[in-house]
Amino acid sequence: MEQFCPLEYTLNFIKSKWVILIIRELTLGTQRFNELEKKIAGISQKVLTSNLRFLEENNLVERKVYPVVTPKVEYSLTNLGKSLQPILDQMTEWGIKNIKK
Amino acid sequence: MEQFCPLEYTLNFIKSKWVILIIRELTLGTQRFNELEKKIAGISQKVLTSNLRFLEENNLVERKVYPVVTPKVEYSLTNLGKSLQPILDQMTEWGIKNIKK
DNA sequence: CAGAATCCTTTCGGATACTG
DNA sequence: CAGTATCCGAAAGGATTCTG
Repeated sequence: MEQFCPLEYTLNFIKSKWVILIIRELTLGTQRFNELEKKIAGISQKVLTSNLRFLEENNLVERKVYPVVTPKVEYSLTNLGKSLQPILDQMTEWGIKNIKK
Repeated sequence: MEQFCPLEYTLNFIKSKWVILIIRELTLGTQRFNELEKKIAGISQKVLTSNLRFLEENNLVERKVYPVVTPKVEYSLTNLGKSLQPILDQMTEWGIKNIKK
């Protein structure tokens, strides 16, 4: 990912609707793949997977695989991932204030 | 634009790299189409136009046409547009802090 | 359960040419 | 100067099927 300025750099991590919904969901705590899929309305398995990979690659999310019979994989925010929350909060606040209709 | 929650609503306005660069440029003050085109490195005329239209439609930017011989059009942020600045500032701050290499 | 693989549509933006 | 019009390629994401 080539970035040109800090603003663009940050945007690259939060420009996707699904990414921010995943991050927001994970601020509630560690969750399994399955839980995320159920809670994030409308997300497909493929999109969830690829976005989680992206977040993992960029150290925003940690993936923990449990070597048990039925697969169990847990996702949680890293400290870096958690540090995005003020931005999401501010975006939410702006949205509440300015949403029309 | 159908939105589902405030977070997504806000994201719709800032998810584009070009949109945030335009807004940031306009925080410096009213500017002409031509100036924006020169200052925002790499933006094409088409993209600049369409993004300005988008911003205008959503009341984030005001377009002022002067009826003179050589066309003169000025763009400026509305109060709503200006109200996005804290979010962009926070994104910039996060980028400065976490940008790698 | 947690995915991988494949196919397909939509959207964004780059390139280029033209105009009142 | 400030656009419009057209063509085109890349990338995101939806739907579906299959698997260790």
